[in-house]
Amino acid sequence: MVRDGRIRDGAGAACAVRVQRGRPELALTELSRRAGLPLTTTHRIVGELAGWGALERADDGRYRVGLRLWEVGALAPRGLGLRESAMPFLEDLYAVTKQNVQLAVLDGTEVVYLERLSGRGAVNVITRVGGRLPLHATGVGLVLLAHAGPDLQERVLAGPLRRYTPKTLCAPDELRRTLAEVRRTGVAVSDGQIELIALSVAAPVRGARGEVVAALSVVVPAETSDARAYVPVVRAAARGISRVLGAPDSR
Amino acid sequence: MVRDGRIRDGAGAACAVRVQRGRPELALTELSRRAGLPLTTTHRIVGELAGWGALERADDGRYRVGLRLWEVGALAPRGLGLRESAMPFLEDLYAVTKQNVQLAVLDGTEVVYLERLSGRGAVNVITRVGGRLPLHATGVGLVLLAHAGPDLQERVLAGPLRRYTPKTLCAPDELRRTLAEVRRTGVAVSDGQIELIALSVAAPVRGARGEVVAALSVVVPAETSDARAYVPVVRAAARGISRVLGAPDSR
DNA sequence: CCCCGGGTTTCCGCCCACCGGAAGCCGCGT
DNA sequence: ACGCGGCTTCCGGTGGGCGGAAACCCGGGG
Repeated sequence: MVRDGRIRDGAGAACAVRVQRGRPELALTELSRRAGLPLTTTHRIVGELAGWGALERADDGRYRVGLRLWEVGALAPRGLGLRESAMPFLEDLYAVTKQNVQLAVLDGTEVVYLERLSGRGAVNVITRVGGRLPLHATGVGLVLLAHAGPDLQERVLAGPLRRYTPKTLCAPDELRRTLAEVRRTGVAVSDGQIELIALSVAAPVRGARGEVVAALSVVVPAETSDARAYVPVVRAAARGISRVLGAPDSR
Repeated sequence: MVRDGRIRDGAGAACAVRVQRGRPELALTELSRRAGLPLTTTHRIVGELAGWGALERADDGRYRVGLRLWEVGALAPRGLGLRESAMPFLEDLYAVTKQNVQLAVLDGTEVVYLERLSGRGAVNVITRVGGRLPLHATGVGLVLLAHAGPDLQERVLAGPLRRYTPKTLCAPDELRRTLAEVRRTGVAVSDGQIELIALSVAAPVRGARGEVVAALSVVVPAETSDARAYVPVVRAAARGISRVLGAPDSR
């Protein structure tokens, strides 16, 4: 895959091309530069990928991620599969609260957001479907970490813990106490730990064998005084999804 | 890619492995068989893909589509990008109708479903996020076909037109008239053409330069007597999305 | 206990498909 | 006309992927 420190093939190149914010189309030269591959090589690889549909050409000749790739991604059980089961409950939760409703799973040492329903009036937060954030600073992250294996917990607590706001919990012992609290109460409250304007209430979603497979949260404005009032509805929605996942769904 | 009729590489193998209905995890041997590749080769390729996160191993050692792949797919502008812009309008439409709400785009000679909000009470139809259906039999398909280039229209009308139900329109001239009607009225109504129990009302979503980039539909039970009543709301939602896409969204 | 069989993993030498330099093409601005 | 930056085509040398062989792992049955 990687040889003498240089990236040599398609998969590696894909790795190297980091997420594009803003205009999501890239020219060939740009791709070549970012991937660190010769222009000719990039041209060939990109051509093959486009032939298969993994990339598409925009009207101006630039390349963008293709619909085929989206389609294949849609087959991921932990992606759209989970989302599919959870959706009715997310809709209900959104209908009741009219706030941001988020569904996320654990991957490596981060959370990946699977879904986000955000009403017009809700707080505008940085999370994005398909986006990643660290475990220690988000409501869903704390829930997932609290129920993860001790090895992962230690790895996260040992690693560098980025401080997003003055309220971000970064001290390992403080985090340990919080995690114990999350396990005890079954919910996590992250108040301004990622963005000062937002507060999230999160609860675990469990799979068929009772293991935590995802986390659900509602994000409300930080100044909400009765944030605890959201705990029952979030918990109920999470339970609802867990029940659906538990039933092996005859189809 | 393909040499002397045999599939030789990862991309080709991925092509060959068709969508799994039911259990979405496959054993190594199964993959090898489906891809038509030697066991050893499959083992190596799958190992690399898993190392990168494109595949994941389930608890029992089987392989499934990984979260990384889902994540990359989420970057497709015509996938989640479009969906992101459309979501608030889909939610509104769902809130008003409490029926299935669908968003789809054109790819090749088929429609690909990007999103589907389905309430508990709504008709249970076969469409699935990430799924494909032919153009001639669905409401969204008729809308997309009606506004596509004449070359594509001819190709579709010439090709075999599968009959899903007795009501499916398969005669080319009849379809041509329908398409003209869709262009004139700006909406398509597909009554029991894909499943007898369902009727859908669809409208076009336009991009920044007025070109049709997607289609939106509401699916109601076939026995609904006042199906035409849904036309204004669907049209309004489609217009709303078009307006958002037209504004180049300063961010 | 040992053996058997199906699935999985490791090892390694041969060969061909991928790499990437060179050259040609296209379209724009001067 | 000419230069230039970006894209595409061509093709020969070679190193990385291919896949046969063999080892490994594990549950079941004699």
